[in-house]
Amino acid sequence: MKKKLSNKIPDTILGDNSDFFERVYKVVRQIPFGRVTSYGAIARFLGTAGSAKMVGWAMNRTRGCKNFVPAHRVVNRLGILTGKHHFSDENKMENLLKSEGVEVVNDKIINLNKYFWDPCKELI
DNA sequence: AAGCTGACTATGG
DNA sequence: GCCATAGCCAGCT
Repeated sequence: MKKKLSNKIPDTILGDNSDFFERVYKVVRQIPFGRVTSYGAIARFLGTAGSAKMVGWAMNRTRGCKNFVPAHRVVNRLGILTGKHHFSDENKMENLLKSEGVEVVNDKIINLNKYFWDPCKELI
């Protein structure tokens, strides 16, 4: 059995767990190709507006998880790729976004409004 | 059990 | 528009 990232989240995490993180992942997986959202938007959608940081923390936990979570589509409210450092390669996040047609310059998404996907509005 | 931390945000100077 | 501060909440030590 592979080592789990924490003592709390089992390998089956994204399946039958009702943790805060699990809800985050569920939302993040809904982000369409070529669209992005922010930590705060996800937190707000989950009803815990103040725990935007936890959303980012949750992304951290997705590393090594077998379930794919498009963490690269989650940026901060300004469209800055604040989480790039947490990827295997620093440029991975930017490259992934670019490969999805998102304009990224200087670690920042241009025309964020054009790509922004708000779960509160789109995920009814 | 208590305190620290963080891939955030809002606000004020 | 940039820097400092404070609030936030859940996981981690």
